[in-house]
Amino acid sequence: MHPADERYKAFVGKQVRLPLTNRLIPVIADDYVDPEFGSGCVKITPGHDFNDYEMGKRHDLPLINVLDQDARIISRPDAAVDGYDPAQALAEIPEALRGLDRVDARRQIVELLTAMQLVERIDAHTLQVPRGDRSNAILEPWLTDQWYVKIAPLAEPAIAAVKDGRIRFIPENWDKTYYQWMNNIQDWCISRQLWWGHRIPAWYARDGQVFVGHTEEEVRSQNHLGADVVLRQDEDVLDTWFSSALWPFSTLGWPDETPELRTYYPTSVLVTGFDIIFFWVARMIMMGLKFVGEVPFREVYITGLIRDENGDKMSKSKGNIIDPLDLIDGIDLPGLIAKRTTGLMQPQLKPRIEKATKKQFPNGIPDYGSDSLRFSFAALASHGRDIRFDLNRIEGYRNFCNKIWNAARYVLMNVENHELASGATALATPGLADRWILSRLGKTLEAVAGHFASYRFDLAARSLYEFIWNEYCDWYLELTKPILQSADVSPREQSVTRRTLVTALEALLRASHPLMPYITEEIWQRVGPLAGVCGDSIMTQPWPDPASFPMDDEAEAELKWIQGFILAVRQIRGEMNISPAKRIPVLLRYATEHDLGMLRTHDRYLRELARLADIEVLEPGMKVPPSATALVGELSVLVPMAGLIDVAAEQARLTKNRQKTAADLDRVEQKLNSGSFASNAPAEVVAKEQQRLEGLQRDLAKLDAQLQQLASITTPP
RNA sequence: GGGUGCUUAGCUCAGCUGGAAGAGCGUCGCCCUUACAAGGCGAAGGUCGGGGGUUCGAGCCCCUCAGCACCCACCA
Repeated sequence: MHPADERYKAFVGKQVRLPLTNRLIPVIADDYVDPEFGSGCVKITPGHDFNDYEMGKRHDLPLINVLDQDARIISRPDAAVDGYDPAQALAEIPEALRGLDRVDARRQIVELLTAMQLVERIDAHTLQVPRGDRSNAILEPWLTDQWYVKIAPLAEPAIAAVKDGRIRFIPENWDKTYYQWMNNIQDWCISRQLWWGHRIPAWYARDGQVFVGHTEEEVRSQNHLGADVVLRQDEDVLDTWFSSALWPFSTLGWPDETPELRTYYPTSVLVTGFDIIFFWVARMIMMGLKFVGEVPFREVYITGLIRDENGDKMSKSKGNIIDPLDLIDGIDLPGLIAKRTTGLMQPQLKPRIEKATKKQFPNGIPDYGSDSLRFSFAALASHGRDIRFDLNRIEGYRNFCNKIWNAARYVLMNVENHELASGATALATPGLADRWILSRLGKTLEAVAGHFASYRFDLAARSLYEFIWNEYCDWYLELTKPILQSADVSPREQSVTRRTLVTALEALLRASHPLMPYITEEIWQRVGPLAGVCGDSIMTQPWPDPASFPMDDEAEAELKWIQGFILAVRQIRGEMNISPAKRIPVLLRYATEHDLGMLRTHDRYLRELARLADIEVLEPGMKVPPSATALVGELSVLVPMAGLIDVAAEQARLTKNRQKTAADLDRVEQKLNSGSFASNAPAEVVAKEQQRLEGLQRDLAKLDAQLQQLASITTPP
């Protein structure tokens, strides 16, 4: 009863006789009892309930066991009873109950009590009972003797090792999880009633004495036990994590001071999931510090957990697993269902799993290949986040593999059996596109190297993906076409381009190899020799050195101009639905000296990549025919409308552009005029905004002029 | 109850020390242009969960509310 409960205060300290067993039990008062619930009194069983156990300890009550190993009422005296005579405990149990399963026994007890007219009433009450995760069976608390490790002396140095940086978690904030666990750690129960595992090295004599040692022989000799003393080794095995905690050094010959131990302990990095931080990582740290006197590893890289499409942890019993092999080789729907529903711990879940699987993978899973899968996992491995499984991402990276394959085909087609400049020649006399791609390559490699170093595999994958697809394939390969496919380009210039093609590809293969080992190896076997890089396998080649690709800001700026020009024409083409195949003329207005220089030098690129017929530079004052317009810096690129462009469509397009420009201009103006911005922000930021303002004003003026011209066509004077 | 995260385009997610909102997929146009239709070119689509604050300036920093997820403890 609750100590403050006036109704029963008088009974505290007295004894009551328990029906059925006739045992006298004390009436105790404890805060734990809820006086509002039921009668406000509760009969406790310290031997069979966690809270009652704690209460029993507070009040020094005996722990009486009435269940056997199979959760039946005992039918023989049980050894595992503390503070109460087992024989008496058995004797007090009515014979009708002995040997009954506890469920049957409960029913029987109600009957017996009812027959004795001791049941006042029975109320329905919902309570949560603990169940086994796998079997779903109801769990009954049961007192047993177990082995424990006193953990505080081990935990303290392990906390310090992370605090002072001898061990670093990546991402860093997992150390909070680690501290949270370590600071609240409780003594560790290490004995398990399983068949598999290291058997606990404890031997019992008949009289219950316990001996601990490496082997029975050692125990006997150390304790001077003769052959006549019968020893029985503990049946229990060590907790898996206890054994696993020894792994970093027990695999290296410990407890001997072996060369292997000295060489390979500690190791540099441990890669694992966050759910293993408590179970394994913390325990390896504790054990390593205890037995070797040094941390087992320097860095702990925590990966995200791969969850299913609903964000649930994948598990066999839930039937939502995906075997990585099935993403690589593919699997049909029946095969997938069979995999998910055989050997279930709870077979009744089968229909539900089957239905969900059919819905999610109506056609099974296609064969994406191992590189796609590996690259996907790298790309998805952003820090501090679990990965929700998404087939579409894998498909996207499968396409990326395909892209690389096709790009390599193009390179091989153009390089094999063609004249190829030496690397030195190419470096001495590169074309603009060559200079540009090598500069971009160098910067990309530098970025990727940095991402690898900081374990940002997602950013590394992204940088490679973007460079290979958006720069190497979309621009560089296209830029080589006008060079390689024109009869009027010198063989020397062509051979330099070929050299750059193959040099860049070869470096990209090595750079990508850690994330997509198979396809890079396959291509490299042919490309490596062409690039003059020899070896049996890309695996043994060094990762490319960013410094071997010279930065070239001038080339990057020039190419940016070319891209701007081409994009401007493409935009008009795209929005006006002009076929990409059709060559169109363009007129240029407001060209600066710089623009004119670019036009002269890069005429070939512009003409081919923008699919132009003629490029005509309009002198100031020349009459401008009705045209669609795009702005490239100060330059206006005009596509004459005759037969190509609808005036109304172009008006709509320009109006939209104008609105956007005007809105941007408004915002920048407001910012600059606010006063506090100009006085408080760094000068460079202000200058940048000022520059932007001028650009927007210029664009706006041109758009207005163009709109005016269009208006004069539609509404004749 | 204690702790840790998350909330950005229709979907899955990036966004590094605060300085003009990004990718992939999907959607809508135009294209089988001799590396690639598993593709090319173009486009649409977001008050960055709500509210407040700090700052010249906030997706990012602080407070608060809401929702979601996970871990630990508890669950007579």
